[in-house]
Amino acid sequence: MKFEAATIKDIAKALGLSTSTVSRALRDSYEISEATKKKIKDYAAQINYRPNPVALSLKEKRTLSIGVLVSEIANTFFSQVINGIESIAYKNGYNVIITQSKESVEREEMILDYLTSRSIDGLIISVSAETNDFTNLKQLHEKGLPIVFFDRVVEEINTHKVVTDNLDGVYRATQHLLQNQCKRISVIANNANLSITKERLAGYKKALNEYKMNIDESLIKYCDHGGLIVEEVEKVVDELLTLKKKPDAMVLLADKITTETFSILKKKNINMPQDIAVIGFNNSKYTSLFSPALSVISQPAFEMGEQAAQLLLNLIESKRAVTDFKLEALAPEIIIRESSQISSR
Amino acid sequence: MKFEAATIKDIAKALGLSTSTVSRALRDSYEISEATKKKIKDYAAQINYRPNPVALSLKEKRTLSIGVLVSEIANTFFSQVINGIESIAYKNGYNVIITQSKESVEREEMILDYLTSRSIDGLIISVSAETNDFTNLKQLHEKGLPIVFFDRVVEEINTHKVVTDNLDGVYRATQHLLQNQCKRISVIANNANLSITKERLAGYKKALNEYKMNIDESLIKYCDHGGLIVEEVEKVVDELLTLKKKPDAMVLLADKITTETFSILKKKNINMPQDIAVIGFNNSKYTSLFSPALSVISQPAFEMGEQAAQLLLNLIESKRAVTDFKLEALAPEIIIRESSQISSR
DNA sequence: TTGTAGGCGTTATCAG
DNA sequence: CTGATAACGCCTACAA
Repeated sequence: MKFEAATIKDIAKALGLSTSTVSRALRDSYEISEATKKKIKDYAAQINYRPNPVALSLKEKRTLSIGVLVSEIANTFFSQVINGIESIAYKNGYNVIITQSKESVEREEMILDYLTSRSIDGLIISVSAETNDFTNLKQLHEKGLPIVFFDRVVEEINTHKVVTDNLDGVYRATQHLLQNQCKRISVIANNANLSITKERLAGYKKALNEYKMNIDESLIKYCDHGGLIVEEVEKVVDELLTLKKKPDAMVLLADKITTETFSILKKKNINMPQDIAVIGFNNSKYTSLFSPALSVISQPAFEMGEQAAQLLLNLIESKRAVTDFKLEALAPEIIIRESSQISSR
Repeated sequence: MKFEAATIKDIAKALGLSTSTVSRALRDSYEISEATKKKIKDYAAQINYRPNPVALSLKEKRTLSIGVLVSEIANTFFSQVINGIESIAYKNGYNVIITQSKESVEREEMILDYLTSRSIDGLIISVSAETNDFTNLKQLHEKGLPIVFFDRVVEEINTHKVVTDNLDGVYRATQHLLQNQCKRISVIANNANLSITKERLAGYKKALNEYKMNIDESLIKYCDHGGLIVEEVEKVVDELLTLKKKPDAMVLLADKITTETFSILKKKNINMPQDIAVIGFNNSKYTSLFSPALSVISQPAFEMGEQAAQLLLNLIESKRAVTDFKLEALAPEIIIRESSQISSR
C-alpha cells in the first residue's frame, strides 16, 4: 500500500490547464500571468503539492544526494565527521547516504558499485584498512565521479583531500613523551597500507630523530584491521610487553586501537603512566573520564566533515572541469591528561 | 562534469536490437532466445551496464530507500541502532538515509517534509525530545507511509514499535540501589513528553513502592533537551545537591544525561558511590573505563535496529494493508560496576 | 522470438 | 500568455 501524492497533472486537470502552464507557474516563469500563477500556486499549496524528486533526478541526471563511505559509523571520529558532512549537505539541499565498510575490501567494493550505479552525485570516502588496490576507485574518478577523500586518502588519485596534520600531531605527542623522560617509546599503528599510518609513523620518527634516539623496529607494531578485531590488539600489546627491553610508553595511532589498548593495559593492572605512559588518537569526550584520564590526539572531525562536504559540492556544482585540487590539513589538538604525565621517574 | 553511464538504448543500438528485447533479455525473460540473451548479457557485462535506479524508481513508484530519523547520530546508542538498521536494509537491497533532529521540532518537521516528498519508501523514527504535536506524523501515517517507531514511540499512532523494556530496566536498577541501602534515590529524566520518560519513571516508582518508600517529587528532575545542553544538566544536578535532604543516589534516564552528570559529579569531587551512588542509561563500551567504572543500563541497540528495519521492510513489502502491529520490548542489560556498589555505609 | 508504443513526473522547445 | 510534444531510462501490454 502506497500513498499517492499529487502531481502536476492533477493540478492541470483540476484547473483545466495544461501541465506545462502549471509547471511554469510553479517555477515562477515570467511568461505566465499573475492571475493564473496565483490560482495555480494556491491550489498547489492547498493540496500540498511537492515536486517528485525522482522525476527531477531522471530528467536532470542528478540525484541531489552524496555518498559517504567510512569504515565504521559507530566510531566517534567518523560519526562526528558525518555530522559535519550532514550539516553542509543539508544546508545545500543534498541528501547524505551513509555506508560503512567495516574495514572489508569486499564490502567496500560492493558499496561502491551500488552507490555509483547512478544513485549519488558525488562521494566522500575514507578507505578501508584492508584496501590497497585502488583501480576501482580510480576508474570511477576518471569516469567523472566527483570524489573527496578524507582521513585515509589515496595518494594516486588527484582530487580534493581533507586530512588531519597527522605527522605534526604524532610528532608533538611523541615530543611530549620524550620531554617526560620516556626512553623506549613504542607505537601501535593501523594497517601499513594506509596514508594515515605512514604520516603518523613519520611524525613519530621525526621526534625520535630530533632527540637523537634510535628507531627500534621491534617497538613498532601494526593492526591490520585497525583494531576492529580485539585479538589483533591483544597480540601486539603482548608482544610489546614481553620484549626483553620493555617499552615505557605507547603512542596509539588509531581511535579503536587506543581504547582497546587502554582497556587491555588496565586489565593487566599496568600502571599508567608510571609503568607505561600512554597517548593515542581518540575523538570521544569520554576519554577524560577514564582512569587515568587519557591523553589524546583529537582530530577536528566536525570541521573535516564540513570541509569535505563543501569541497565535494564545489566539485559537483562546478561547470568546468576542476584541475586545481586542495589538500586541507587541519591541526589536531593534543590534550595532555594523566595517562602520559610522568611527574617523577 | 558528469559521467554518462550506459543505458539499454546503447546496448540496443550497438547490437541492432530493440530496447524491449534488451530489457527482456537482461531480466531473463522466457520469450527471448538463448542466443540473443547471451549476446546481450555478454555485451552488457562488457560495458559494465547497470540499470538506472532512478528510472526504475520513477516507474515502480518506490525508491528502495528508507529514512531514519534520530536525535543525534554521534550518540552511541543511536549509532548502534543505525548499524543494525543498515545491516538488514543492506541485505535486502535498500538504501538508508540517515538524518538527525538534534532534538529540535523545526528540524524534525523539515526533515520529515523532505524525506517524505517521495524519496523514501518507509521511515524508522525516534522522535525528538521537544516534539509533543504528532499531527504531521499522524497524517503521513494515514496517507500510507510505512512507519516503525523505536526507542521514543508515539502512542497515538498505531504501527510497529521497537523499544527497550524501559520500565523493567529502571525497576531493576532502582531495586539494586535499594538493596545497597540507598534511602534517597533521585532521578534525572529526559523531557516529560517522551514515552521513554514515562516508562522509565514508572519503573523507578514501582521499585520505590515495593520498598514502601515515599515518592519525593523534589528528587525527580527533567532535562527538556535530553542533556544535549550542558547547562540544563548542571542546573538540575545543582538543585539536587543543594536540597535540604540530599540524595544518596542518582538514576540517570538517558545516555547523554548519564555522561554529563557523571562528569559534573567528578568535577565537584563528589565520591561515587560513597557520597552518591550512580547508575544510568548508556550504551558506550567506554563507561567501563571510567573511574569509578560506571554502572549502566545498556540497551540492545543493534538488535533494536535490526528488528525495526525488518518490521519496516515487512510493512513496505506487504501486499495487503497490515493491521496487526507489534510492540517488541527487548530486555535491557543491567551492568553493575563500581559507581553503584556500596560495600559499606 | 522480436518490435512498437505508451507511461511513470517533470521541464524544455517549439507553436500558436 | 498558454498548450502540445518530446525526452530522461526503463518496463510491459499489445502487435507482428
